[in-house]
Amino acid sequence: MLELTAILKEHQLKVTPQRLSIFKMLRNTKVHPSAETIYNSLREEHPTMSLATVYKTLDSFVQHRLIQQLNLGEDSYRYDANITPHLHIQCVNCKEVVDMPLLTQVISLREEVENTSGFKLTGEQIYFYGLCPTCQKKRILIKC
Amino acid sequence: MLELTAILKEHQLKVTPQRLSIFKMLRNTKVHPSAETIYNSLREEHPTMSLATVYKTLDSFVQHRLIQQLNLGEDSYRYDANITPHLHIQCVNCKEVVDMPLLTQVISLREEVENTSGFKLTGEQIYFYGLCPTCQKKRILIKC
DNA sequence: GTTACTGCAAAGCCTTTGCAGCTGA
DNA sequence: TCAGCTGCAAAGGCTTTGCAGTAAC
Repeated sequence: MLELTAILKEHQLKVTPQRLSIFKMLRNTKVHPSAETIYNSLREEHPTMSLATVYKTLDSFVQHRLIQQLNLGEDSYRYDANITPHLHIQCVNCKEVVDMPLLTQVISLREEVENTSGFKLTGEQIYFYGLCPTCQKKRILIKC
Repeated sequence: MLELTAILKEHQLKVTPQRLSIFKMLRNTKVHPSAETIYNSLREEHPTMSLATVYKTLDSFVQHRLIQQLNLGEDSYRYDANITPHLHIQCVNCKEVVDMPLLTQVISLREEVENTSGFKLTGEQIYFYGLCPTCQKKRILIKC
């Protein structure tokens, strides 16, 4: 908790209860929530907090590289406090998103992309889609 | 041109002038345009065509796997008639998007992700971001 | 003749913005 | 104190929807 405060201060961000709650919530979850989900899960703790504050806070955190924004092709963004290099896998059925560390293949892929394209790379977003183990057990048919 | 008609018919899609134009335009460009861009570039040819028709057509094509929708983290989607497996690289400065065939590293990455995660994978989206050769020559500073 | 598509307008939805008031440092 | 944050409401921007008319087959 104190650690979170220190991180925000390091980035010259004012430490407000709302920000701390959002930051703490994101660092303690693995579900990669949307702004709406974060807002709803914190309504009990902060009944007067507005959705706009959640958006502004998330945007501020993204700017300061404290969290990252995920674009999974859904209606809304998701947010992830894991900022170590990693890729995401989403279940096409239950929509769960799991992390996976960037494997050695990604490092060499990145190098080859850089060499072949001539781009000077600064980042990447890698998303895999499929059926998670749980949904496989439920024998759910993949529609596509 | 006849080929395009045949492809649409194969998919039980009615062949209308609007659809043919959109399909043709997408298959003859490398810029990965947005719906708005497609709409504007076809206004001269189809002055009465509405943006809603463009969206409906694109959605229909995506459903039938004739094109793919790209999510680059911009305000709007982009569309790509190249449906062979490939990854995308976007210039963080000029926003240009280029294709690159899926390299061998991706195949082995995919296998390892499948084995490690237990997911049964059905697809992936891989985006790299960086500075394209042209913008590098312009000595543009990367802000992030 | 059916079925499906087009075009227009309106609505939907996520996200951003403006601004007054408040609060953390 | 005072820059910066919060909260409310409204606006913005992309995309979807409803529906009547029209075109493809």
